[in-house]
Amino acid sequence: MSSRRKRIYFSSIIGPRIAYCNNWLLKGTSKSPSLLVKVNHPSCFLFVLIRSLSNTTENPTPPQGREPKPEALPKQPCNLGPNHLHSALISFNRMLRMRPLPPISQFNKVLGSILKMGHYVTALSLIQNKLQQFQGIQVNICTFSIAINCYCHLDRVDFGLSLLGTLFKRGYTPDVTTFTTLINGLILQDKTPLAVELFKKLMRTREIEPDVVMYGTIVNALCRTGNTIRAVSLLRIMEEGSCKPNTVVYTTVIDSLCKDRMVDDALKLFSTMDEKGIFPNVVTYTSLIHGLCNFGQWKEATEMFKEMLDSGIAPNVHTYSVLLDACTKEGKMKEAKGVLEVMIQRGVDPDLVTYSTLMDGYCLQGQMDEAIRVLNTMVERGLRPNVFSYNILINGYCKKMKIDEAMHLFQELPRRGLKPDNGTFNAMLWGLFQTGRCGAAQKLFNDMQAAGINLDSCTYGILLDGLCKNGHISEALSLFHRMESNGLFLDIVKYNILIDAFWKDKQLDTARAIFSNLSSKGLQPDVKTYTIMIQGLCEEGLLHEAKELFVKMEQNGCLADDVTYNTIIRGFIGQHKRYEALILVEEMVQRGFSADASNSSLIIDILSTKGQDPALQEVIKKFMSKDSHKMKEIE
DNA sequence: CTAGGGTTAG
Repeated sequence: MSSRRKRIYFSSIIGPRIAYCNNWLLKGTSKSPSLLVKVNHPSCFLFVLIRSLSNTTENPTPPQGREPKPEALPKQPCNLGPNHLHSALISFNRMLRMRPLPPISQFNKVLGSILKMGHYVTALSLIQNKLQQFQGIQVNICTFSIAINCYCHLDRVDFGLSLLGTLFKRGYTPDVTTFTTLINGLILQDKTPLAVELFKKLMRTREIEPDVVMYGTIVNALCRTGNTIRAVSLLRIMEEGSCKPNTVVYTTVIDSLCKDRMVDDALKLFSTMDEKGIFPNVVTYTSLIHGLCNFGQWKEATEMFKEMLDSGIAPNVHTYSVLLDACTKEGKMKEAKGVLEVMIQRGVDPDLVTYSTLMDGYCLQGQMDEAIRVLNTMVERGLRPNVFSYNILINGYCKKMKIDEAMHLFQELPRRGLKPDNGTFNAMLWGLFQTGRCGAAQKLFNDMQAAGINLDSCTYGILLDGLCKNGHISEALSLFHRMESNGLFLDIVKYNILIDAFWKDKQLDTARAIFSNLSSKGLQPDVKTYTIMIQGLCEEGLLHEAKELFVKMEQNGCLADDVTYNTIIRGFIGQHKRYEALILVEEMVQRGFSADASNSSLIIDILSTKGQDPALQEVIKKFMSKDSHKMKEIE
């Protein structure tokens, strides 16, 4: 199974996004920000701050009568990577020709920088071919550690381990760094149990005295496997012991707490750092800003950003990408572009992730032309889009039902040397099903299996939903039963799909029965389950029951979301209960949600009749003041 | 200054 990090990744890129417009059913349940906090909508705090950054720091108004100071602009071309490698290689080769030869430490320095640039194969080949074979230079344990690290980053931790054997045989003694490298390599390849075993063995035999980096690596292992609480315990143990945690260890735990939706605990730990005199760095701030943005806590995020700047810590490409992402998630594309401009102005080069984030934002807005434009900009700037970048676009096209364009990109992948992954196939499958091309979907699903692509929970959700939506309920059911007998992915999402399908198929009793039996399966209805039930009831004209369930869901601790409100409001309008509908509209707007497209026009219809009821007039006024542009539409 | 290892974004 994949690590927690990967799960979050997929659920955030493909899962919820696929569902965003048309298929809200499949949307992930627990990872989306709590809707309560959305009440303080204005994410503009951030944008104002970012804007002010560009105005005050980069373009100061020159004081009268003085020359504007020439700025020491660290503007760099963005594709320095290969050039850096080039110069590293030149100095390496120069060193090889020097007599006497420089000490091994000098070679290791250059190798280390090549490793940091990510040119693992190059570093390995330099060690093997240049140092050892021809020159007979005596490598040392640092060189071995570098080589092991290269193997780990190439997903060959097994080679790393055998290199450990080799160095033992040749009489070298691995040190704490060598072992930390290996432990981390195991973690990176989701072999955390092995990593922990190795760590424990080292502790038992007292071969190695662990240092803060080794502890930090283990803390990271715990965090990545969802054991954040245990990571916190280890942090506490370190605090008591002689090996005190440093900024990295704290940051690792803080980030993990944020990802586990425990932002408050993260903030508490953050303040502990202060008390202990451990300084947060750019990673610490970026993790916290990210966590706060994810939960719509714009004000707090802005304060954190300000605090970071006040401490003299410069935002880096990660920080800006987080801010840009926050803008796009709010649909504030102008501001997102603003972030991009500011970062470039301040000499921070946007990278693959930054541009992909921006592309994703445009896709979310349905502005595919803009998204493609970003792709081109990215290529012009020397960045090579990867499979994730393409997944974003394919997904964007599928959402717009432009399946031919999506298919075109899909077929483009191999030509660009890219291999479609789980996310690519899921996006395509969804698109094919939604455009009614079940045969093509079936074929693609076969291809997917033939290619050995991992089928995840999301894949099964797309299949179930696709079959149901295209009228193949019995096939969906047999798939469901196969999943049941294999014990696979039967979460609330899958039940939601079925319940919805049965309502749509007018099998009301079956839908109700599945709903009432959820708890016997150990499942809790989520906001979507309730909304599906409410929608079904509304469509059957059972408004009273729908309203009851609407009340009951919140009593059960499940808050209604924008879709729930829009669903029940549509139900009331459909039964000509205008007054009650508008009361709900008001409640919805107060909670920070707004009417969807179909409801907007219905509500405008009601308002344009300008009902005579004075109570209704009051409600209308409140609604109108929140949405002035809609008022214009009416007049 | 003092090689090599751990933390962040799509």
